[in-house]
Amino acid sequence: MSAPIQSVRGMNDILPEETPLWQRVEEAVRGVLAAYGYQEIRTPVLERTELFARSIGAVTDIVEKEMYTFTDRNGDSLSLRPEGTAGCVRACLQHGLLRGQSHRLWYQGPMFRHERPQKGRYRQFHQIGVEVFGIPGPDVDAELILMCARVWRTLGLVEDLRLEINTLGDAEARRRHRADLVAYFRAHEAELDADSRRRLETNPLRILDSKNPEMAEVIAGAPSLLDYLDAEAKAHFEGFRKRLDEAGVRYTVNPRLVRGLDYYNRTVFEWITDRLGAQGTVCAGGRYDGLVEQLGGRPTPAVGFALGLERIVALLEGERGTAAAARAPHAYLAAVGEGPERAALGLAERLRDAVPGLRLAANCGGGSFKAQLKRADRSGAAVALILGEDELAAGRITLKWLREAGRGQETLDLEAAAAALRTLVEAGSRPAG
RNA sequence: GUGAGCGUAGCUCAGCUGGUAGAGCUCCGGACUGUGGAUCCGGCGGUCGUGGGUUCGAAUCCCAUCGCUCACCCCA
Repeated sequence: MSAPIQSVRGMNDILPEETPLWQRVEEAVRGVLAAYGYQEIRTPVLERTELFARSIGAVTDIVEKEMYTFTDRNGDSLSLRPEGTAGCVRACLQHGLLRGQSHRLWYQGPMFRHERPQKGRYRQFHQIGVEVFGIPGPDVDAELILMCARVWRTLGLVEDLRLEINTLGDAEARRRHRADLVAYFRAHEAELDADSRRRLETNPLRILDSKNPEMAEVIAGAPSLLDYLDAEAKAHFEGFRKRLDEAGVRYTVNPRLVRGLDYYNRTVFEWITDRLGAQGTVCAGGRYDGLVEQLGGRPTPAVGFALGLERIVALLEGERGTAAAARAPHAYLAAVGEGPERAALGLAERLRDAVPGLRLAANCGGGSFKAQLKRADRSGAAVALILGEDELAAGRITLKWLREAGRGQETLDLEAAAAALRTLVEAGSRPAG
């Protein structure tokens, strides 16, 4: 045997024991999005490199050193998408969705960044993103927050997450603030650490976010963007906050909250957890009113967010078992003996026809009676259906309860067995609690 | 890109200062010719990440390399 081929670094397999949790998260989010009238859009994972350079910002780390970029056979420079917004905007422009209409969209899928993998950060990771186009007011910004909050409630994550918000103002305010900020830090350059001195050139706003406690004092004295906001941006932020207050959403204003991507303006927000080590941001987004125009469209207000599925799944890791149990088959059909084995698949089909929603795993590959019951047990099924020579001859089936002590087993005709399974399926599909 | 820790069976790990590998779980079978989840017995399964060095002898010590993990950076 030659050496087995390994997966590519930072690209993870999500194994069967893990997928039920993913499905629970994905279904929770999809359900909430539907409840707010959002529509799904699907775009390619591969785009022209230029799209990301023009949207994310050519000098950001993402574009400079984290994209999977290659030249295809035509000589075009293509990149695996490092985030979803750019492709979403591109698709909307290309198909004329933004001609005076508003759209509330969402998408889901893998994103790719060539970073050093660590907890909560992988080279292929998965996001569910939401983008709203054509609505300028702070009401949509607040709606996005409420939507997130509903997702957290659905998943039982309310206690684990806190909301931080900020406003980045508009382009003009940001430019003036940035100039003053750089001047301030240049005057205090001796107090900056090496990272921040570098950021002075690349992304000075990031200095405000430094984790180095020795820098706390310099940062505290830095000019605050809030002092640069014009009346409109201020009103927008106030409107956003009032709506959150009225909805009873708890948040803190973090004036140092900035974004890694250049296209954001005004409202920005992050949902943060302390339970995941260094990668605490589980969901983040904000307004990006300038991006559509920047990509060649008409000026179109826009706001959105993305949530990191790996991180949310990690928060729910303790519920892996219950998520798996919810997906386990209702029943496992054991068939022992030559005749029963031949009849089993047909019987399973009839039961699936007769009982909508039934999850029935039929034993394949033979095995002793004991072995088949063991598999039934391992499958997580609530009942084992037993088809032996006796049952086959009598046209009946034995239904053995595997999880309820004292319920034992009963041999029924197919009608009665189907009725029992129907009851089981209905009990399982009732919302919990 | 930088730093630290760790690589022994499919999984979780033991293996003391070097004497050429072990447990639990899983899987298969048996005790129990048609009854799982408990117990006991047996079986399958490893060139100790890889390559080199030191040594009579290396899973153990040294070097290199690859991989994983966490942190920095960056970010969802």
